[in-house]
Amino acid sequence: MIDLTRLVFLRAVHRRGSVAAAARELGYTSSAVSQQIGKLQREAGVRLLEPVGRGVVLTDAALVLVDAAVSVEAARDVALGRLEELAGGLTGTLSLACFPSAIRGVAAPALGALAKAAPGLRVRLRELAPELGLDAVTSGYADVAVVHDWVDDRTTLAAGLVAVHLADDPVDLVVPATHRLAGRRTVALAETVDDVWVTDVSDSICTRWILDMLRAATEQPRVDFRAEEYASQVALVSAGLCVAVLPRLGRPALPDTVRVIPLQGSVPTRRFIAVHRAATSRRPAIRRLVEALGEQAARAA
Amino acid sequence: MIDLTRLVFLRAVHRRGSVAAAARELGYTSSAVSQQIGKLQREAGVRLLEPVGRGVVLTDAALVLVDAAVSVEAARDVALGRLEELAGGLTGTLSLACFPSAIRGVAAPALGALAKAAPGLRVRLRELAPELGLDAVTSGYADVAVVHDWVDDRTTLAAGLVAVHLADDPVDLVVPATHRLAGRRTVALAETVDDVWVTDVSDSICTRWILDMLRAATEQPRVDFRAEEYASQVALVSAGLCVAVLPRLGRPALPDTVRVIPLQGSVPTRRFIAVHRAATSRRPAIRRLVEALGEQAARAA
DNA sequence: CTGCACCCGTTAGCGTTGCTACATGATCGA
DNA sequence: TCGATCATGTAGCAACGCTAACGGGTGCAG
Repeated sequence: MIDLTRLVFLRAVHRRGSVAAAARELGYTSSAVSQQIGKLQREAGVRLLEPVGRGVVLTDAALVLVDAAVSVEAARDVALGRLEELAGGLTGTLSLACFPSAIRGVAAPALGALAKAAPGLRVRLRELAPELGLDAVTSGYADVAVVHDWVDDRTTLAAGLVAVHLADDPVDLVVPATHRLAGRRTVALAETVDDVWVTDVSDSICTRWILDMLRAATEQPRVDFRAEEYASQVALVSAGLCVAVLPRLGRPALPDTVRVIPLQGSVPTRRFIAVHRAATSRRPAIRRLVEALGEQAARAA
Repeated sequence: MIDLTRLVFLRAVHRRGSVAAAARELGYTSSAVSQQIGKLQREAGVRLLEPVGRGVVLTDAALVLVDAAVSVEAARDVALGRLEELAGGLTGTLSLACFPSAIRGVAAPALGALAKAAPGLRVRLRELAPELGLDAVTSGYADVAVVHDWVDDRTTLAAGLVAVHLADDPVDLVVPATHRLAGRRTVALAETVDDVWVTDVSDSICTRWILDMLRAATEQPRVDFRAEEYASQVALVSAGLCVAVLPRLGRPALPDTVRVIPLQGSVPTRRFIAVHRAATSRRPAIRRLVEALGEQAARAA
């Protein structure tokens, strides 16, 4: 008979593509994963992993077992949901994955309110970049992830995941207090094409959007600074070196050496999204957590 | 997180109605079952068993988990089936439950033929009364059960089980070689109302049918002998003491001191049935085994 | 009402499982 | 060719899961 608990190992290898990566995800040694899959092979009487190069690929038989693992984990999720419905849904432990600025802007206040409203519900929080957050939910490592994408570049969701829109988060222009536009109530981005810019290093939609805009308006866009962290960008702006755009949600307190000015027209907007597994949709604890995140996001936006 | 392998214990308790009975079914101590369910309770954070009298009943939460167990075991069965399809279906081990006379009349020759045709397929055989055979299949202890009922008293099948009709098995009249009817080709049962009878001890349909027939025809039915085993009945007939009816299939060799005479009209008929779980319907090994049983039954009938 | 049988739960003890650390062989990139 | 990475074996140790034995509770018969 096949031991169903071993299937999580096989599923992890399937997701990650290698025994070592699966072991890292699960928090085990690669030896442990290898041994578990070895036993699974003897139980099933079939080869599950085929060595290819210095990695492995899953055989057709292994994919059958991965399917079974998905069914099994879905059954477990459904059962947990129904158990919580019986218990009233205010107990248990959830795991939340959250990208950095959403912790400040949404998760922290939402969890504070939730802790008062549902004291029996414990929520573990883990900071995780959006892509990793999605993986964490898929793998069951987290129950809910707060991620973001850009309205013009919506990420496609893996099967079995459902998304709940929390809030739209437009960017504002940030200029030094001494800047010529510092006193304005609003500003059109076109007025800034001749300024020096700081953007983030990664090639995000927001950065591409700024570059496209600048290139269309001027032959020599002056993006002299690249810094990933917003605090660094603010420091550069504060020094009077450049201008920047900054998302509104989860923005830290800014020094009075800079001014924040809303932009006119259509501006790059992050979408805050809560993601969880479809099989957990009925869990009251999940619904309550997502609800709390949504309320807080709406209040902050 | 809930350990899914423990659910088989809960499911067994649900089926049997008590911890002790579940332990007997699973081949464990009641202590082991109790401990496993205790851990399940701590994992789920809910009471699963409620003491009632000197037994237990399952709580609503426990029933939720039983549902999950059914889903999980179905997923396992489906996966096994698909694995066998990949492997060609000629490997693995099946467990067959069979009532005594079906072993002689059907299972033994069928397994003999199957062992030649599919040498990679191993079949474990266990003698089990029809009711116990059905339980064994439900619980997963056996994969296939050969059971019987009577055409006028069809057993209703539990959900999740499917039945395949193998053969009809009518009874014949058995008389001493010195009996006045011994030379006949066929006989109507009405001609035997004044004879002394032997029937089995249990209140089977066949026995009831004989008694009803005799009571309708005579005020003093003479059922002087009751013996469960057919060999004992034959011995009594052989001694010239009485007549009997005997199913045709799986009948052992009879001494020449008795004569077998087919009955005219509608006679009590056993239906041989192969039963397996619906989730295993696609397993080639299961199909092959049931097919072999069916062929042999048709040949014997 | 009292002994008795049955059943459920707990505890101590022991064998097995499953993990880590480490070593080995193989493969790919620089 | 060297170093990095990967998969998979082998000792050793902690945790798990089982059995055996005991205690508490319930229902039944005398």
